[in-house]
Amino acid sequence: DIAQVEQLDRIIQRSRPRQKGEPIYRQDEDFQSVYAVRSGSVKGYSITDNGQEQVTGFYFPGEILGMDGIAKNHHASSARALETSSICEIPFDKLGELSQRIPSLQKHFFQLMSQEIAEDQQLLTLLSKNTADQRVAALLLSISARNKRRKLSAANFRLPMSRTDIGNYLGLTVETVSRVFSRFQKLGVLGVDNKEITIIDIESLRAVADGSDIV
Amino acid sequence: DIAQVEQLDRIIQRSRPRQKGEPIYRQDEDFQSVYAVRSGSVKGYSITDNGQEQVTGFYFPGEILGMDGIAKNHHASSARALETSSICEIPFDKLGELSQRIPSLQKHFFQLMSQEIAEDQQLLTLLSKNTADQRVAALLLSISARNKRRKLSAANFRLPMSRTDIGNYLGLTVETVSRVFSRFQKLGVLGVDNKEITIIDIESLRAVADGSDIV
DNA sequence: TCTGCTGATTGACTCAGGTCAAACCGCGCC
DNA sequence: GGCGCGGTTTGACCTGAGTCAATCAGCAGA
Repeated sequence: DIAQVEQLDRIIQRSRPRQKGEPIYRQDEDFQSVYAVRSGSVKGYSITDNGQEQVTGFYFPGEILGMDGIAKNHHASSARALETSSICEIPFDKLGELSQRIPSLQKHFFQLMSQEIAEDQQLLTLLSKNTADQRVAALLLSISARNKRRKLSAANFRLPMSRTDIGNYLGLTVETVSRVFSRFQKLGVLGVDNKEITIIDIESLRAVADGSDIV
Repeated sequence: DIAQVEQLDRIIQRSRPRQKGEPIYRQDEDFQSVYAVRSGSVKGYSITDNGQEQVTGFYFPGEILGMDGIAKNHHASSARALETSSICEIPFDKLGELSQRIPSLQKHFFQLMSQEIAEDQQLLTLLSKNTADQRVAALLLSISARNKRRKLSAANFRLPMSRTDIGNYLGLTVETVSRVFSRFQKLGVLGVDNKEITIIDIESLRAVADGSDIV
C-alpha cells in the first residue's frame, strides 16, 4: 500500500553517513530508535561486566538492528560501522504509533523481532555444538546467502570485518580463524586474499557446515 | 486497566495440564499461539538438520515461549513439559488484534520479544567466552534469580531438568556438568543431592560466574 | 525381593583449539 | 624510499573439556 509506505517513509530519519568505526548507538544509552542499514555494514557487540567484548552480529543492507533495546528502554548492546555506511534511524515511539494504525506494519515488525530470536537460537547451536571449521563455514555461507538476496555475488565478496571480529563472533581465537581460512584454501574450497573471499566449492563448504564432510 | 486485562483474559485458552515429557508445540508445526507457563517448567529445544537436539531455553511460571514462530508462521523449535505443568495458550492473531486496540499491550509484547533477544545474546556470550564452571554457575544464578522473582527460595530449589539437558543447553557434556557440580560441592559453594540444589555461598558462585574467582 | 533400565558420577586418556611467540604483510605517513 | 603499526599468518606447545568405559543410585515392574 503506497499511502502506508509513505507514512512509514515520513518517520524515517536520514543522517550523514557513518565513517568506519563510528558508533550508531551505545550500550546503556537511552533507547529511542531502531536502525536500518542502507549501505555498508555494521557490527553489533556488547561489553560484559568484566570488560570483554562480545560481537553479537553483523548487519548488512536491508537489515534492522537495535531491537534489543526495547525491553529495558536502553540499549543492551552497541553498534558501529565496519566501513563507510549509510544508516536510517526509525524512531521507535513513532513506529509504535504507526503500527497501531497499520496492522500489517505491526505484524511485519513482530516478524522481524521473531526472526532475530530464531537466528540467535541458531547461532547458539553453532556455538555450543560445532567445530571451528563448521562455524567458519556457516558464517561464510550466511554472508554468501545474504549477498545473494541483495543480488550480489554469492561466490565472491569482501569481508568487511577483521579476523578478530570473526573470531569473537564465533567464539574462536584469531589464530584459529586464520588457520581455518588457510586450511580451506589449501583444500581448494576457498580462495582467500586477505578480506577478499571466493567460494570455490560451495558444496564442500555446505558439507563442512552441516558436519557431513568425510574428508 | 481492569477492562483491558479482562479482554486479554478472554482470549487466553486454558487446557488440561501437561504431563512430564508432553509436547506443547513441535518444530515446523503451524504457528498459532504463544504460550505462558502457569506452573511447572518447560524445555525449549530444536533439532538441527543433522538430527541433534539443541536445548534453547528453560521456561518457568510467568514466562512466555513460542515467539520464535512468528517470523515464518511455523515453529522454529519444539517445547515440552519437564514436569507436570499448566500452560496457557494465547492465540497470536487475536493477540495482534487486541494489540491494535490497546497500545500498552502492543508495547508490552514488543518488550517481551526484545527481552528474549537480549537474553539470547547474553547466552551467546556465555557459550562463546566462558568456561564450564562459569556456565554452570551462571545457569544456577539465573534459576535462583527467577525463583526469587516468584517469591520462592533463591537458595534452595529442585532442578526440573536432567544433567543431560543442562549440558546440552550450556554446550557441555553430561560428564562435565556432573564434575562441575561435584567440584562446587567439594568447595562448599553448593549442596547437591541429585536434583535438589542448595546455594551455600552465593558470593563465591557470583565470583565464579563473572570470572573474578582466584581460587 | 530381585531384575532391568535410565540417569548420574568418577576415572583414565585424548585432542581441538587456546596460548605464547615470532614473523610477515599492507598501508599511511614522513 | 624507509618507518611504524595494526592486522594476519604460522609454528610449537599446553590445557580444558570431550570421549570412552566402568560403576553406582534410584525407581518401576514382575
